[in-house]
Amino acid sequence: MFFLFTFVAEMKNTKEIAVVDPSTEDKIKNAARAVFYKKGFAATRTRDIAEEAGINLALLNYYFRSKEKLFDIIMLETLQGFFKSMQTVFNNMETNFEEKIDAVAVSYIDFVLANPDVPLFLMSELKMDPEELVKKVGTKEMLMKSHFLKQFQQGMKEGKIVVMNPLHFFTNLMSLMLFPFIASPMLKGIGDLSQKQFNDMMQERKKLIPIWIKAMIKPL
Amino acid sequence: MFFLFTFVAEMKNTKEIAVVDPSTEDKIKNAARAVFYKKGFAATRTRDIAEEAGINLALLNYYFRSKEKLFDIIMLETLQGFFKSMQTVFNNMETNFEEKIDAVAVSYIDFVLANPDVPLFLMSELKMDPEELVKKVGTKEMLMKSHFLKQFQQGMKEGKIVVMNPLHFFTNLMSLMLFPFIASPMLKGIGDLSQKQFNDMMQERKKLIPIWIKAMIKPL
DNA sequence: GTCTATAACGTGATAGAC
DNA sequence: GTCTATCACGTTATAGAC
Repeated sequence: MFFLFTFVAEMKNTKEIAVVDPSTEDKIKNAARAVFYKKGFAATRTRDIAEEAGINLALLNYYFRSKEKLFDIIMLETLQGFFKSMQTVFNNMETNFEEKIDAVAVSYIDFVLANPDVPLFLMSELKMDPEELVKKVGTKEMLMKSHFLKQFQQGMKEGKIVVMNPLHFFTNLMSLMLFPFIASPMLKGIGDLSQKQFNDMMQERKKLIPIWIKAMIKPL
Repeated sequence: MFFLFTFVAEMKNTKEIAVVDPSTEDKIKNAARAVFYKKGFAATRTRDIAEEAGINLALLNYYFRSKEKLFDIIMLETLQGFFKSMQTVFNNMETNFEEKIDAVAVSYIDFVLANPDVPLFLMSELKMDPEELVKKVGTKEMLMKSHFLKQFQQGMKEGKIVVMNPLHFFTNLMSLMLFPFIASPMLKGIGDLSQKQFNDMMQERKKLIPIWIKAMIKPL
């Protein structure tokens, strides 16, 4: 009876406040996401997060116990979101292999355009702790069992795709999509690009990357 | 007279000690490089560097005034070294365009195999400070005036290379070479690779990347 | 040049009032 | 739940002996 009551109360709380005004807990999480993405774990001060959230420093510890616990939550959610759009595309049973390449370039670059700091953030922080997280999220299983991989292997068997290690192929796909965001300060410096010009370039890549990727795997 | 004396003394010092035993200053710089590369500026403690160098903490400030000054030196040298091997290949007047692609894949991947933490380190730290450094090192000028770029543009004019923005081309080349190192924790997790298996994959890419890059720029 | 000891400061975390 | 005040600690940097 008590359990039921608190459960309903929580539901109500979560739902209503999501529309009207974020709960303190969510304000802290949103602020933490922003600051961690921008500066990384080590360079982030809990005071930065509190200020960004518009709350008192003590509340951060009240809700999340420690900077590290808060970070772990952000990290896990980020990693899950990082592969979510890809997973959807890769397991769509209605599309063929080439359509999946077209689709992933669009949906994934759109995701990163909306979260441009996430790739570098993830790569930096994954290097720190022995990659328990990568396993926890189960990216490996997602990819190994994906419809996309089956179609890739089928294509190689039929001679429509040049024989190659799927890990090279996946690496190439990720490289062309993500590296520009990771290296954006360098690329902007080299190409004298404004933020808008950089974004326009990434829009172009939504069309170009599928063309390049298909050329790379063409037999002969 | 005094100047001459100190100059000669320094030369001797530098030369002899380089063979026998590094000077204290070099010991600190080498240690700083290693620790900064591994952990980044914010997570690095001057104590880590002192310990790694096998010297006393106070000596670090005696030689370099501050953690930040030491970092700036390492950063500048790293950025210069990062483009050095590329510059040599790109301005070799004896090789044609395709030979340059073959050569850069080998020499650049060899460089990164010897310095696997450098790409992620550079990208992370370049994001922090407004990219004065990128301009200072003059990468833009190096690339714009390179023989490699001229050959690329000539190839497009002659219809041997599909028409495309050189910045896309350069981005693709860097992506395929560097991203695997930046994402190595993720890739090792996904592919269940040991360090040796990962390195073997990168060795394969020395041959494969030129093939892929050439396929990407082929007309039609 | 190299060391020990310590100053000066910043940061994560908590106690306790409201 | 939220705040102010403060503690406890780690870190950079320096003073001063050798």
